[in-house]
Amino acid sequence: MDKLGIPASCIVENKHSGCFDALTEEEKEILAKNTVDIRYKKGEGIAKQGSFASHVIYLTEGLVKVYIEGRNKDLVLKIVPPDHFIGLSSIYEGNNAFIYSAAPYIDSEASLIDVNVFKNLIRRNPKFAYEIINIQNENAAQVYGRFFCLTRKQSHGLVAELLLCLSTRVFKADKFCLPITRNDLADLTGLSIESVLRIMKEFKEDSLIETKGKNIEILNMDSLIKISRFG
Amino acid sequence: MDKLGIPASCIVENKHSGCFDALTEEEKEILAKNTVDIRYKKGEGIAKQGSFASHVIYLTEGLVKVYIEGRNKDLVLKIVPPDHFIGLSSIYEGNNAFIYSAAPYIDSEASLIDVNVFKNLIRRNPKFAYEIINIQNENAAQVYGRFFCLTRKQSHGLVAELLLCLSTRVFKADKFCLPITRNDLADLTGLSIESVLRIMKEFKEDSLIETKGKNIEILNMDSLIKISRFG
DNA sequence: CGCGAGCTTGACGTTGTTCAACTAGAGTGG
DNA sequence: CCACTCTAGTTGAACAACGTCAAGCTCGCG
Repeated sequence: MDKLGIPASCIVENKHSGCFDALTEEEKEILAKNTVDIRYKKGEGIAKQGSFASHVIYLTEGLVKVYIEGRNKDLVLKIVPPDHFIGLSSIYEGNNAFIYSAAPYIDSEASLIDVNVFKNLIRRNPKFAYEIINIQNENAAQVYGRFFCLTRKQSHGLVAELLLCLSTRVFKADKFCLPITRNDLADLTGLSIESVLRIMKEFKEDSLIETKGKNIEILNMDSLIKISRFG
Repeated sequence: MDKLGIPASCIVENKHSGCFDALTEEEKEILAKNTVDIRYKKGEGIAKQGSFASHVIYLTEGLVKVYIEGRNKDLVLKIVPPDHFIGLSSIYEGNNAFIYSAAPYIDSEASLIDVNVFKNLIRRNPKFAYEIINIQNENAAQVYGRFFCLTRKQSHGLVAELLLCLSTRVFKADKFCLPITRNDLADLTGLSIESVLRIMKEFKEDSLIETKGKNIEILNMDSLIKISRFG
């Protein structure tokens, strides 16, 4: 949500790393002993919807999409940047399976923490548990915002918002080179590839953006913000 | 999610009341002392998006919708039955405001628990915190499922699913009398009133359901399940 | 009996998807 | 170095789905 309480469709920046400060030195050691770091290449899966969730996943490097697989088209729940949990839902007692899939957009690195060790840390350290609850709440707020956008905004607003999000939150530059395909872009907006392209073409014609292959430059941020808000 | 891992758009039945078992007698007393029970009439607001969230809300009676308010149309995040939390997001540190609104469909009763007392209970009783984490996870899974449905299913599937949900989960009967308007029905599916009505008319013509005013009867549950799955 | 809110239906317009064709660039083997 | 192919990107046209508008209907209530 921005200052006006208008939901945003994209990721938030708060890092999750702070929650580990609530752990004692001893607990940190337990955690470290039961953690493995894994590198993932683009195209590999990090988590697979329906499979046994034996670990809590914490992304240390890269960029990951978390999505629900459908018969035809996937639904991207969120983009996850470094220093964020991916698979906190693993600790849900009622269901030992991942409720979503996760895959890296670019080469990424993640820490896999044994789920039972993680659960025990929660059960013995209420401050840590409290931090986790906060992270879950933040996460919920974020997904609710995205839920709202994807169901209530029209295509122009969605595309404008995605471009803004990529610029201000993910790459933090007016000009950036996309590490993802147009197909991924379409997935992120919930639209078809063709619709996204058509709208980007219009934006180009109106001099709001400039694109050359994978390179995108935001020329008129104010107009894009207006479109994203009222589109 | 059902057994096949296919997301459902509607509420789950697990009650949240179990989490209070994790409290000691003393803690239960603290909780009771800092709780007030309030009755809400249809039309009154229980929580208002953006307003200060001073309480955690626990629904004891009735039926409530939790929704995000938009410029034109609201987005219903979930239907909440009795013995469920409504405003767990109140405990989110980063934001002392409700991120959604809540309003009763029918006359309802809720316990309002002081948010600071609730936070303290979490911080001193890790088992309780653990239960809360589980509830949040369950809630997330549920909203993700609804998110998926509303963005990926077509109108027929949505209406079929809503009817099934009302029948099997809310009213637990093949034949029930709706306490809500057609407008509310449309809101729940994310469609326009007219679209919902048109589809219900088709279902009637195909003898899948029978309607008379507010009374609805499911005649062919199997076909509705098929439609909800593939529509 | 008449009024009004909610319900119902049809006609029409908009939005976004699907299909199909075409283009550009990257990798491959001759 | 040049076809050849494969994939991603791009564009236009036809189409389907859904929303909007407008009109009429029904039922409860004064």
